[in-house]
Amino acid sequence: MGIKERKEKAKDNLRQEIFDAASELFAKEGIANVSMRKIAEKIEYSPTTIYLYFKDKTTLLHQICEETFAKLAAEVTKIREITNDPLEILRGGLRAYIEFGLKHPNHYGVVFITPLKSYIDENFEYSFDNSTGKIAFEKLVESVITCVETGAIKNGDIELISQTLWAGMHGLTSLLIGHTEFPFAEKERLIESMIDTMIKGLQD
Amino acid sequence: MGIKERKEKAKDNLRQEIFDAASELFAKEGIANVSMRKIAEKIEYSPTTIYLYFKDKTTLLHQICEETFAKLAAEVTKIREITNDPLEILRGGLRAYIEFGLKHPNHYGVVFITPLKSYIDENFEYSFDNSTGKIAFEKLVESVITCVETGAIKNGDIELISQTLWAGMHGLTSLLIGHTEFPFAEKERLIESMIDTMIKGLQD
DNA sequence: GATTTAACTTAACGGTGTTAAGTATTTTCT
DNA sequence: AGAAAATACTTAACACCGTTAAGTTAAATC
Repeated sequence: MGIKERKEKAKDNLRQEIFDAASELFAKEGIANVSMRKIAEKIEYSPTTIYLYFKDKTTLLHQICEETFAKLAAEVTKIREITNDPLEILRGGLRAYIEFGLKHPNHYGVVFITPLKSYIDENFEYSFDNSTGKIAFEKLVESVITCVETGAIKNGDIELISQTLWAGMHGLTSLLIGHTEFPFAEKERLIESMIDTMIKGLQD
Repeated sequence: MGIKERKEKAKDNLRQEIFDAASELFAKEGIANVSMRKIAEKIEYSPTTIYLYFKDKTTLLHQICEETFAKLAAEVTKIREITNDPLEILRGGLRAYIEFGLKHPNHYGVVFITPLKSYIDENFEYSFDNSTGKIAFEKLVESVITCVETGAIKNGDIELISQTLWAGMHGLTSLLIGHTEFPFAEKERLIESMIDTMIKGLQD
């Protein structure tokens, strides 16, 4: 079945072409300035061809973001190669999360900011459960568990603590991405302040 | 000039009608499901009539939100009538902020979540300086100042502290609004956790 | 009574995501 | 080899969108 395989690979190639073109446009122009027609133009196929490979625009965008978030999960665990201190690992992960968002604002936006339920197609079922975003969140949970076990942060409901931490990081990230009109303090200081405040607040 | 005044009032009436219709639709259906044509249909005028009273859709939506945020500024200061304790006032304000967002998710979304620069018309200049959102933020700053002065929270850069607090509250609010698919802990506990964690983190 | 002004509408432009139907081209089967 | 079927893609269209230019009707002014 060598032929059939080659065929399927060729089919995958166009799929990948669409994916890459959309990803590039999307990261460069932002979701609002990317249309199916523009993607099609870039790859020099008709717009409807995209629908042979992706169900709709929302699905395409989310798949692009999923890929990017697999990288997030990798980033937030990188710190483990450098240190074994649970608190340092937690701090590093939180920082990596924010910096990732700032580095990929459009991708971050689609997965973590946009899904105001009312903004997206109501038929679109976005399941956090199967998302790479959840994997990244689980890395955070792991980190929190270790910190609690070693006494680096005080005992408490792991899920609650993790969600609180996430919310804090997300808040800063999304404000820095979305509200360039606000006279925020210097980025680095804000990140520092957020992480320090929350971790201190979670200690005895 | 009584006649002219009555005329202008009549003109204002239609403006108000548009405003109210849009506001209701918007709060009920969310920004994605409100079009100029739908607003027009509701008030039984042609779509273009709206443009005689509002520059464009973005402007209309933001004016609706501005109005709502004037109410936010009022809400976050209400607590001052009940207590004089600086920390209680701060806590109450933070809580009021979150609860306000949860109560008006679509309005909150447009002002604080949507403005991912790439999502809105790039010609639209949204100035935080002249917004009621800023007024609400200033209430927070005032609250922080009093807390620092009375030693309820530790000394530090007022702006930095305020922005950190805001980011934390915004993070929780926007996640709770936008990510109904995520298995969050019970709302009340999360709010409590967020406020407690951040305030504790800001104390000596 | 003619002219100007005001309030509103019709028609249209250029865009969007998406679907149904059509067209070649290639593969499969008899 | 030739008919049938599947594949890969395109054309044309639908139903929407925000917005603008031009047109209409009625009231106000002179």
